[in-house]
Parts: sequence; structure tokens; C-alpha cells
Amino acid sequence: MKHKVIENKKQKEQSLLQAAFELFSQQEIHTVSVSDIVQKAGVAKGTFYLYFKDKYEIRDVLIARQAHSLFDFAIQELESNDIRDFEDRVIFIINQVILQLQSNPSTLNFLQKNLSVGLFQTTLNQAIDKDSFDLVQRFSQEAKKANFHYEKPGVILYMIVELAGSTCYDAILRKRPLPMEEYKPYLFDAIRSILSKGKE
Amino acid sequence: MKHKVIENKKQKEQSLLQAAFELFSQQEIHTVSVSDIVQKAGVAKGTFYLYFKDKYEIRDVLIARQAHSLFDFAIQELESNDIRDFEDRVIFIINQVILQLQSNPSTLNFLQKNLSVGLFQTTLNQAIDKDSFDLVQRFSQEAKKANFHYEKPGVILYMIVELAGSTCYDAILRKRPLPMEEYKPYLFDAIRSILSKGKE
Amino acid sequence: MKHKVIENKKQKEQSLLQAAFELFSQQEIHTVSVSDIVQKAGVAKGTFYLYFKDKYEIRDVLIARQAHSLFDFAIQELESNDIRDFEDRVIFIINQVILQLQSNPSTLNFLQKNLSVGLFQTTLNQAIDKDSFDLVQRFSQEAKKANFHYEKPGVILYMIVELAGSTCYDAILRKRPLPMEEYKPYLFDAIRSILSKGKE
Amino acid sequence: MKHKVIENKKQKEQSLLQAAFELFSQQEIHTVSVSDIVQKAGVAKGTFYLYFKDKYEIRDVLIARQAHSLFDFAIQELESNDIRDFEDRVIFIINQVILQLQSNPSTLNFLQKNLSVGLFQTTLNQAIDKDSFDLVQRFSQEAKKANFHYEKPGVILYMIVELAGSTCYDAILRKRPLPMEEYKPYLFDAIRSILSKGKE
DNA sequence: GATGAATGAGACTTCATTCAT
DNA sequence: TATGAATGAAGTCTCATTCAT
Repeated sequence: MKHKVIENKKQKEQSLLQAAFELFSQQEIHTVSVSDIVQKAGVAKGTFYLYFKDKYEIRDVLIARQAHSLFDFAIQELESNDIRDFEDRVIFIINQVILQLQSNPSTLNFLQKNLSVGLFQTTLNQAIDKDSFDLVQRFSQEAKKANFHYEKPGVILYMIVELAGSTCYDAILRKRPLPMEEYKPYLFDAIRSILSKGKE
Repeated sequence: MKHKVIENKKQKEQSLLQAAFELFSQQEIHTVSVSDIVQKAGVAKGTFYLYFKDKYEIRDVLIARQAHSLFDFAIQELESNDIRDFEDRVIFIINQVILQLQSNPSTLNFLQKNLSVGLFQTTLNQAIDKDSFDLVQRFSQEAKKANFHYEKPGVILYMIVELAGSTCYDAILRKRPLPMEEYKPYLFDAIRSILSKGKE
Repeated sequence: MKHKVIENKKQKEQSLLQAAFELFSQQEIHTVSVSDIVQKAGVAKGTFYLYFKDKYEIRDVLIARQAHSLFDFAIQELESNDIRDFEDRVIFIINQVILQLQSNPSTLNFLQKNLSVGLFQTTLNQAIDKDSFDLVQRFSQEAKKANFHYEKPGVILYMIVELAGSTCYDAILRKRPLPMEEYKPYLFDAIRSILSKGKE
Repeated sequence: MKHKVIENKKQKEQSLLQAAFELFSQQEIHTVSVSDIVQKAGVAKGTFYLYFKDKYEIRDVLIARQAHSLFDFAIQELESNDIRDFEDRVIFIINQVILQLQSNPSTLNFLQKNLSVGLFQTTLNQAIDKDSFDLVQRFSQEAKKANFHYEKPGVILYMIVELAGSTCYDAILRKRPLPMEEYKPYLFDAIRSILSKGKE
């Protein structure tokens, strides 16, 4: 396969992903058809099936991409700020993710309550540059360095992400149980409570 | 309208709800058709549209019913056991809900991560006997009696239900991050951490 | 059957006719359902079938009523004006009908090109007070009095009504071949040509 | 798109038009379903919607085709006969159209009173070979050559076609006001009257 | 690899009509 | 007479998928 062809292939796939993302953000998945996606992407119908089994597969790939992208950005921000306390660092990350979701509710509408699925379900990460990312490992190391001891750090992190992802979906899109800004203190308190169990 | 007619109406609606529940438990919603539902319910296709707008509406009604039923049962069990400590009582309730879900994974498959939606989204509860149920109020009163003070007890309860519902969905159906039995201690610890913030 | 019951029956039938007329005026018949009609009429679905076989029957009754009503009014107007010339009298009648249609395009939308059907198709006139109306006879008598001789006056009248009805439908609703006001001279010229064949 | 594909496309569309024409000729449009059409055409249901919005659109296309075809044939016949008088030529054309309709009442049943719509409504003629046909222009030129002067020849022609089309529909299919053969003299007289207004 | 016309199953929905009350 | 819940056939239309080019 020549270089140009590879590039071209990538381009079609990217168009499809981009188009699907926009459509899924605006509508429920069951109202989006493969026809809609290929039309928006500007490719032929048959082409879709060269890359994805069906619209559910493309959605899952997008969820993974999106979840990783949210945390990648949050970590970048963390690194350009001098926050030292372990709990503060975790809260900062979660807050950065929330801020992105708040400024982009359509992304959230698409992600629904699947933030943690996208992050932790490794089968989907094939499309993603693998070595670029290991959230759990980073969390474990930071905890240890800060003298927080967890039997299973991955489980703690998972609970935090799941709690934040699920409740912020409601808080941002439905203002339930409270509008996001009012809800934040309660959420952060809860996260700190969960984390502090590992403190010496 | 005559009594017999009303009775018949109720019966049709119940058949539809029952049939839809069974199908949604076994398959994803997008593979279940209204045709499947009416066939299983033994009513005519048009009858479905007399009671529900589409399959998504009947799903939402069922989620609400199911969520309430899980907690109703859990509360019954609580009342027939002499558990006095406030935290223990909350954990007992959550555990009872989890036990039901564990013994009925198909119900969970249907509920997905919508346990809290079904519980707290009041617009859907119209079909449900209203005064029979007020979880938030009960939680508030018990907390106060036990000298736990929360600014917004509803928010605390909501976070606990959301955390439990979301993570148990993964734990029971995907054994992720751990199989349910192994995950329980971490979950209960987290819940207790969240609750204990209100302790004097 | 008691008097009150008859009145009541009449009332339901009238409601249905009125409702159907309004709906047919606004939409094509194939988009109007019996449900729409009974809902607008405020009667039960079954009641419709006590009076009419289907929506096509109610339409035909309405066409007849409407066509007669247009000409009844035109004749009334004629009688309150002192027009003596035979050709002028015919043109006056046609013009009165056209004026009514112009000021009521939705009626025309409903009548389509069935003006003459409504007028001359006697099977439908059962709903209409029969002896109140005989257009052909009146035309014949007036022609004879004015020394216009036609072998078959009914045919002449029929051609005039059909020509006027068909072309005014297009002229009023589609401004084709010309807007009504510009088209009138050509139409009236043509009618006078047709009539003048009977002049001595 | 390859040649073969285009050819195939045309063929499918023609099958659909042919099948629809036959069905519309035999039954009222509201009893013909798209299913009937595709079954008769031997194509898949979805294919219908590739070419037409609904059955009303295919009907309109057919009305235009049919009206043009009737006049095309009539003009051909005219040209193979040596008729010189202008009025005679117009009557000959109309008579040729009537003869076709008489020998093919099912076509007439389908056309209803839309003969002139099919002829003059240009938006529908796109499917028809455009330069092959301009009835109005031909009528104007012939009139001028024969020293008949009309301010708007198109309007005169339109009235004649509308009068003939509307009344022959009744005469042929319902023998009203007279059977076609008996009615013809009256119709032709009327047409000659209308035409003769332009004579010097 | 890319295309998009064609497919046809089947989804959703409406509707005329019936019939028990 | 009047009702309107129930029917289920039939309608419209979409859609994922295939396959010849």
C-alpha cells in the first residue's frame, strides 16, 4: 500500500468520525442514520462499512476518543500549574474535565454517562495512541508519593470518575439535583472523603 | 365510561408494560420493535399507540417503576430487621438493592445506569402511587434523628444512589473494575466516607 | 321518533358536515381523516358511520350543497337587480358565482373543478330541498322569452358552467392562464359567443 | 456513473411510471398504494422513493406525459391530413384527442379533468422532451396565418382545451349531459363560436 | 479502495371500521 | 342513538447492507 493511499484512507475514516461525532452530539443515536453520517462526511455509503461495523461501533470509538481527550487536556493543564497537594491535584483534574463539559454540553450529551467506559474499557482504545496514556498508573504513583495508600487505587479512581461523570451529566444538562456550579462543592467534598480514606 | 371498560384498559396497558419489560431486559432497546412488544403482549399494534408515544416512552415508565420497586422492597426488608445505626441502615438499603440486581441481572441490563433517573425524575412517577414513597424525606428525617447534619440531604442521597447504580452496573454485568462481591467493600467504604461528613 | 331526537340527529349531522367542509377547504382530501372530522365536529367516531359511508360520501354531499348555495345566492342577487338583457343576466349570474369564489378561495379549493358535478348530478341532491331549485328550467324559460332558441338548453348551460368553473379554479387559485380579474373579459366574451348561437 | 447504470436507472423509472399508469387508470388514486405500484413494476419498495416523493408526484408526472402524448398524436394525424381551414384544423385536433380518449376510457378515468393542467403546467414537463412541443406557439402562428387575431391566443386555446377536457370527461364516462357522440356537435359549435371572435 | 443504485425487510404509524356498552 | 376503545390490515417510508462497476 502506498503512502498516499494510507493517508487517503485515514482521511475518509477521520471524516466519518468527525461527522458522526457532530450528529451524535446533536441528536439521540437512534435518530442518526448511517446515511446521515456518510452524507455529512461526504463519502459514499459503502465506504462506511469499510471502516465500521455499524453506527454503534463508531459511537464506541468516539466515546473512547472523547473521554481520553478530556483527561489529556486536564492533565496538560495540571502540569502547567504548580499544584502540589495530592487531593488538590485530583480535584483539579476532575474540575478541568467538568469545565470542558460545561463549555461543551453537546459533547456531554453525546457521552451520556459513559465517561468511565470510554476511559477504562481498553478494547476500544485501539484507535488511540496507546503508550500516550495510562491514567491509573499515574494516579497510583502520585498517591504513593503523597503517602496515600490504597489497596486497589484503580478502583478508587474508577469510583471517582464514575461519580463525577454520572452526576455531572445530570447537573449540567438537567440542572439536577442542582445546577453544576451549586453542585460542585458537594461533589468535591464527596471526592475528598473518598480519597482521604487512604491517608495515613 | 363503564367499569368493565376501565378495567380492560388497565389490563391492556399492564400487558404492554410487562411485555416491554421482558424484551428490554433481554435485548438492547434498538433491537426491540413495537411489533415485538405488541406480539408478546397479545394486543393489536394500534393499541400500543393508544397508551404510549413510542418505545422510548414505555421504557421511561418502566425505568421509573423498576427503580421504585427496588427501593420499596429494600425498605420493607429494612423495616423487618432491627438495624439501628444510621450508616448501617443506608448501607443495608443499598445492599438490598444490589442483591436484587445481582439476582436479576436482566433487570439491571434494562435499567442500565438510570437507577437514579427512575427514582428522582418526578415527571415519570405519575403512574406510581405517590404518597407511598418519599425516599428523600425519609433519608433526611433519619439523618437528623441520628445527629447527622447535611445542608442538602437530597444531594447526598443522590450521589450515593448514582455512585452505587453506575458502578454496580459495571461490576455485576462486566465484572469491572472488579466482580461485585469483591467490589462491595470499596463501594461501602466510599459511601460511608460520604455519609460521615455529616457526623458531628 | 320524538321531535327532540330528530333535531338532535340533525344537529350531529350538521356538525359533521360543517367540520368536514372546513377541513376539506384547508387540506387535500387524502390528508383529512375521519378522525379529524369527528374530532372537529365534537362527536364520537362511531357516529360518523351512522350518517355517511366514508369521507368521500360526505365530500360529495358537500359539493352539491356548496354548488347550489353559490347559485342560489347569485339568483337572489339577480332578482334584486333590474337586468333585462338575457346575455347580461347569464353573465351576471356567472359573475356573482365567481365573486363568491374569489372572496372565498378555500371553498374553491374544496370544490376543485366539480362545480357542475355538484349542480347537475341529481343523485346527490337528496340532502337538498328539491323543489327549491331548477336551474336548467329557469335558463330554458328565460332563453325562450328572450327569443334565444337552443335545441338543448341544458347542454348550453352545462358547457358554460363547466367552462367557467374549470377555468376560474385555475385563474383564482393559480392565477393561470391569467389572474382572475384579467381573465374575466376573455371568459365573458367566450360565454357570450356560446350564447349568441341561439340568437335569431 | 457508468453508462449501464444510467440505462438501468431509466428502465426502473419507466417500469414504475408504466405500472402506476395502469393502476391509476383502473382505480381511484386513494385505493392504489405504493406497494401495488412497485409490485406491478417488479422493483423494490425503496426504489420507488428514489424516484418519486409519493404517489401523488408520480401521478402528476403521468398526467403531464399523457396530456402531451394525446396532443402529439393528434398533431401527427393533422399533419398527415390536408386540412386547410383554421377552425377545421383546431376542431380536428380536438376531435383526435377525443377519439383517443373514447377508445381509451381508462386513460380518461386517470386524467380526470386535468387535461389542461398536464398540458400547460410547465413545471412538470421536465421529464418531457422540451423542444418537441409548443402547442401555444403553434396555435398562435396558425391563427395569425389564417387572419385570426387574438389578443392572448394562449388564453383562447386554454379555454378550448379546458372546455373540451372537462365536458368530455363527463360525456364519455358518465354520458352526461349527453353521450359523447351526441354531445360533439354542441361542443364543436361552442368551440367554433369562441374561435370566430378572432375572425376579421 | 471507493462508489452509490438497488434492495427488501420491516419499522413505525394511521385509519377505517367494528362492537360491546 | 351514541359512544370510543380496540382492532389489525395496510399504508408510508427508512435503513442497513450488498454488489456491480
